[in-house]
Amino acid sequence: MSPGPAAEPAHRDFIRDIVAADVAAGKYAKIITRFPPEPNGYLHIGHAKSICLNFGIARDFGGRCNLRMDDTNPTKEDVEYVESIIADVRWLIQDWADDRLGFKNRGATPAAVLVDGTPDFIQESATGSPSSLEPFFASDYFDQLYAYAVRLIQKGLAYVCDLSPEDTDAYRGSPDQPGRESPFRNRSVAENLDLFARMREGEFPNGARTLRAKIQMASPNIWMRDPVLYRIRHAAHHHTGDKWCLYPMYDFAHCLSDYLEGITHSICTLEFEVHRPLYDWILENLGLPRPLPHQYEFARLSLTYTVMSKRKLLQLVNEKLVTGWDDPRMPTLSGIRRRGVRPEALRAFALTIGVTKYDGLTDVAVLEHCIRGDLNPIAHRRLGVLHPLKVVLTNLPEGHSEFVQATNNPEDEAAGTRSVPFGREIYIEKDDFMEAPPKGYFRLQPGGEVRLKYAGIIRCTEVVKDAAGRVVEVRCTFDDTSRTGGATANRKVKGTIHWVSATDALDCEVRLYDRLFTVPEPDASGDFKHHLNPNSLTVIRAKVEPSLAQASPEVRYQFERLGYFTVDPDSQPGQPVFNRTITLKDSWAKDAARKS
RNA sequence: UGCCCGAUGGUGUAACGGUAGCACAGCAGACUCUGGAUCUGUUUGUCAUGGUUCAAAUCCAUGUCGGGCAGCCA
Repeated sequence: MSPGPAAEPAHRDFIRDIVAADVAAGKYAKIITRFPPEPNGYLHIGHAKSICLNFGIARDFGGRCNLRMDDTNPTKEDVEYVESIIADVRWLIQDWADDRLGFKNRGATPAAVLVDGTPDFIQESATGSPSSLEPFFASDYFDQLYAYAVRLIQKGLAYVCDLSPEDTDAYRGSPDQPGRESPFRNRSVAENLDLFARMREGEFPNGARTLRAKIQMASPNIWMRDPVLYRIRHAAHHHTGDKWCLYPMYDFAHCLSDYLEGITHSICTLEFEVHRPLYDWILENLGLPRPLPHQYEFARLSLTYTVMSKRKLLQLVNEKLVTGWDDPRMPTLSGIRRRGVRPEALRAFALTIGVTKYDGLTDVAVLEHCIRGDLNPIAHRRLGVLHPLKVVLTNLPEGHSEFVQATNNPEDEAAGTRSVPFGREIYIEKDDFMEAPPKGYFRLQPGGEVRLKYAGIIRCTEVVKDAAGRVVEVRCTFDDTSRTGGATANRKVKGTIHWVSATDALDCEVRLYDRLFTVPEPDASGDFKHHLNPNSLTVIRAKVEPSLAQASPEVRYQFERLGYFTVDPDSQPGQPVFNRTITLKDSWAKDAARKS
């Protein structure tokens, strides 16, 4: 097996162990996985786990991972979703597994081939310019799927059933009650062939007939009780248009799509475990000449303080409880991206949580840790004041103005330094001054000293209040010899705070995001919307250092002592809007919250 | 009273018959021109009961608890 290109440690999990064993046994010429979303919603962080697994395996074993739209239900799907899915997948695997992404030529469909004298179909992948490529679509296989269905009928293994949807349900029985055979189960092959063809021609209305596999109505596995393979749906499809009014079900389409693409390991979530016997039954009974894919299941991701189901996310969007699928509070990949998280953080997260069959609940703190860990070494530091309090340095001359040197990133010396304007009037964070602080408060207080980061030490000499008794200004003296590099620069002062020059500061909008829900398991019981966090978004006007006027999208900054911020697409030239990706850890605030 | 799957500290995960480890969270401390970062220390665990074995988290049996399965959804 070939090691991946990046210097990340090789990770093992039970599925990779299976793949490794298959590679060692020489079972397949090449390992091919697939990521098969249905285009009926946006991808979320749960999908990211699956993408990282499937592309990670392709990467670890020198194989490929096909992106495939599992689009067999035209009534729920849309091209908007197809496009967002492609963009999200590309973003997540960028600079990591791009070379493993399996695409096909635009418009290509499976080719007819002869394998050891047996006629068969195969869907080739392709490489080339992005504009000539597209993902795989299960709907591109409808002709071949139809041919396979005919073969099943000819073998006496499938039949057209006239039972209504309600009767089909009733005949299926229940988990502890065997089903009954459909009265249409023993139609002749000729009649089945004729009826199936007429279903395709559109002779029958929705729900009138289905094609069913002839397996075993008494099976303890409900999915083996003559499952429906095809249903009539007079509906236009986002990818095939009006060509079909007969659409295959997931169970029939999925295993065969895997086979057509030469998938070796078909990895899905736990709820499909009971479908595996059917997956195998269809492939085995078709007498297919090439190696068959195999299905493996792992536990989907659940995160605290998060809802993950597409239905609930769609509800948040439709009911305008968020601004859209890409609202930075959403667990969607587009939301997470807009929030300022990098794909590197998501990949690190996927590695950290692992892959098992245990259906657990991952603490969102793990994700937050990965986000901070990713941003800390790369984010340039900037000074910004979210809740400004004016400070006048009384011993500096009126109109005094100078520049101080600030370190761009203490974690990365190569990031260099920049000049930051400093003057007689500055803003500091409201929280960084307390008139009557509790014990253990390190920051500015009457008569006390604090260091202004990169500038020098100040001492509070006077507190100015308005008529209501609120502190509106603080007056201090500046210790000139304590400047960075000065004679008393290393004098010990408990606190160091950030600040911004009042005359030079850029006024801008900052969006402070917090968790969308207030409880660890919003959908544990009752209506998850009751647990929405009313403070998940706070929009403020902030004062930031002037260099940020040129902040470009896709760049992440750390506002010192506050958190990580990124430029939102809503920004205008010279008027950036910042999204707070995540706060810095703040042991003082945590301690204070614990004591109150 | 059906079938399938699972169970290791608070959470997630490793140990593949041979010293129960890692990460997050927590706690305590060191350091610090970010109460950030970093570093150090530390509390807490093999679902239960039997069996096999020199040796069991691991294999077997039974039980308990949890999850999934009765769409013409995926």
